[in-house]
Amino acid sequence: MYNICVQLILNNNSKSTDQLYTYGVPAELEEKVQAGKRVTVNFGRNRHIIDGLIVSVSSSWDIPDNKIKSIIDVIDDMPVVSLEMIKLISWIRERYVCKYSDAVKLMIPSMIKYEHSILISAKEELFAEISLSEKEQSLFEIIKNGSIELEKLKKIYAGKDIYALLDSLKDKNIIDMTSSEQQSGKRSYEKLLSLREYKTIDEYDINKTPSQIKIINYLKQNKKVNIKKIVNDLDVSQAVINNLLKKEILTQDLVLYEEEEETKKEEALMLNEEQTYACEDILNSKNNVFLLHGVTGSGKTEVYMNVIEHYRKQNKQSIVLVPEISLTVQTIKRFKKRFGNKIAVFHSKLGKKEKFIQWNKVYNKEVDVIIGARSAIFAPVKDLGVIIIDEEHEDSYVSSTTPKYDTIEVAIRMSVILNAKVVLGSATPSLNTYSMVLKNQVELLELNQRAKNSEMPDVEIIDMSKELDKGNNTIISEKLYESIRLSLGKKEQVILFLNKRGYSGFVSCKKCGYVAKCDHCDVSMTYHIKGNVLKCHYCGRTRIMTYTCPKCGSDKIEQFSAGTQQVENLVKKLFPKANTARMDVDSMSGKSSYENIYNDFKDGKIDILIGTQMLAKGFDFPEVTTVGVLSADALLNLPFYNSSEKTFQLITQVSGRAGRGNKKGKVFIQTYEPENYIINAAKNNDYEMFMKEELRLRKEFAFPPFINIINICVISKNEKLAVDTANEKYNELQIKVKDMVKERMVLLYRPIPHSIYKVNDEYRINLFLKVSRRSLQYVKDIMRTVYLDKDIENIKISININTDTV
DNA sequence: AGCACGCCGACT
DNA sequence: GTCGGCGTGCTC
Repeated sequence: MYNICVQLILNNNSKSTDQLYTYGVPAELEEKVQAGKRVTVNFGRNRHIIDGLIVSVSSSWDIPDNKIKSIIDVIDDMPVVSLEMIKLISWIRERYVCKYSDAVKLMIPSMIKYEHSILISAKEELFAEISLSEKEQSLFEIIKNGSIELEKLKKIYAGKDIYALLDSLKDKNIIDMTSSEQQSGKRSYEKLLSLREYKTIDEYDINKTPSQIKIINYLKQNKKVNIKKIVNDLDVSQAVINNLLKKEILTQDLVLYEEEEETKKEEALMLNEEQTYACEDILNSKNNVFLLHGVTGSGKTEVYMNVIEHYRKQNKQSIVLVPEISLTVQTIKRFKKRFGNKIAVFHSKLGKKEKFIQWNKVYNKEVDVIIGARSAIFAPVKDLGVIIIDEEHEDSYVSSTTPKYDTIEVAIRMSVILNAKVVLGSATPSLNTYSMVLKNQVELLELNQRAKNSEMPDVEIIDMSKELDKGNNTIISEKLYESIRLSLGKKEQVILFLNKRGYSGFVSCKKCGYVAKCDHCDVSMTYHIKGNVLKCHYCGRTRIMTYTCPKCGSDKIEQFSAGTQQVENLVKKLFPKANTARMDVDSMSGKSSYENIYNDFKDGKIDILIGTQMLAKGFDFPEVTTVGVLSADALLNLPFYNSSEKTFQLITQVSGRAGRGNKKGKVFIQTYEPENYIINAAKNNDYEMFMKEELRLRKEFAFPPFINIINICVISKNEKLAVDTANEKYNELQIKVKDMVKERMVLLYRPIPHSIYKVNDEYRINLFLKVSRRSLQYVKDIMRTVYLDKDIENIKISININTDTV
């Protein structure tokens, strides 16, 4: 009946349709079908119209002809996914135990995803001669008046049987159904504001409110400014600007976003011996994957840029991945200076439309370099030279949404499929990556010299238990205090670190032990001076601070220990003359706040900067000479198997902030465990020692990279349902892996409540398995049958392989 | 996801 | 008999 068929992945979110479906191609569409294009089809008994991605086109198939339906139309003129990426889709589905559709979503920007519609039109022929049923006739009456979109038709024609009717009308050859893509391809513009006339303030015929004056003065200094930037920088409302526009004091120009000012090109720096060697090796080695292990400031970026340049000359594109947090204007500028505007940038904050513009730039090969956070690895590159993953040890390279892919694994897979190179860069490589070096799967390249010959800072460990003996019960030790004082005296700068925001800072009653917890998330809430509220860090809900204990009624309720706000208050008290600023997620309200604080710090307007992990990256300033890690223990004692690794990485990163210029820096690590080997390894910047010891422990206690940890989380708003389902599935799983448990290839733990049991009113039950590398594939197949068999109402299941959060 | 099918108990 | 509620299974 058909000459050719297509195999499709349907765009349908159901577990039970997670397979390839074969559809017939009518003769008139044979020319148009191609793997990687999307098509619209009827699906199911109700002939629902959905779209699907063509995985392959073939002239033979194993489904009986009478079961095969025809595709309706081909959506795309050009494939949206390449053949190689189709291979990757299957690989991701297997590797991360997810659905085809989950993997497809990574590759296709949402912008072009749902922006097509079905257009229904009547054929011009003599339809009057064909006999129609009453219902068919009534539907046809609507269509006859001109072509109409399916969505609109559905609204007008309320009947349920619309699909069946359309189908039979189509069979009788009196209507046409085509899908039209509506890539609302409007380019986005930015509004640039400028003053119409330059006059003194008095000459303007306005009321001269403070906001108005601010804006006018600002625009006198900066000629044309983006409207959003003004709102952000000056903290004025858009209403003021609109008013000034109406009074014709300001004018606005609409400029295409892409017309950015041409950045001056900067020529490549001379590479030192190590850097030159690294570059040449990456380009000439028969290996495909490299670990560039270099201390902070050893010039890894120069190596990246040289490699990219090389591939650019071969007309190949390169992908540069950075952790979201360091995807700042500085990073982008640095690359722009080298590669001009032939760069596409993928942010997580990019709007749909903007993302689509970037996607198109890559697709049309208008750019040579793609910079972005982890998802940029799926950019539609045409000819890939190299994937660079900077700070490869960062957590943000593991996706937190399904599929929970590990960007490094995906990159390595892509290097095989596309024959591209992968360069992983870090000062503190993850143990996972390093173990691949030890197994000769990754080639190691070391950069040991600090590029500008600046010295490594002195690191001192401070025993905080001795501080208490000395009568100092604050979170700042005497030595740190003294160093801050000296640095300030020399007009140098200070950075103080506290771990996770509000790690401490919860509110509790000293009399009965009551702790203020979020009603929706089962975590303690933290006190925020601004607004005098308690805030939950998981769902963001707030509650007014109470001064009497809701449980026992006493007034002994107060906040516990120190959050960044409290440290800020303490520092302000200790150093009243210094300018102090705080940087954490809570103080970062506006989009450009990070930018503002960064610039103020760079310009020396801030003396002491207090913050969280955020500060560990990118804050490379020559005037920083004192760095304090206020409580190293809080991190070390988090209940994750990789807490040691994370602590080592953080302390090393933080220490790297000091002494970036000519002046020698001092770093203070405050801890109650001064003998701890992690802290000492970090102090001595001894990666080897840390790595060997940590790998030994991981092996002994059976943790990754020696085995795989699989984490399955059953989530539901209905607590009982979550518990019951988790137990049921556990029993099922237990039977299926019984033999493997006996052979000690699998360790199966009982389901336990997640360490944060409830988030956003959803209850979460965790289940862990430790699986030997050899049996991973087998166990994954079992998990698919147990957990991805079919959907269960009101239950979400999240599967995570090699999770960090045990 | 969305729906038909069919099994079972309840009721005109 | 037959209506409808819900569990099961299928959709190329």
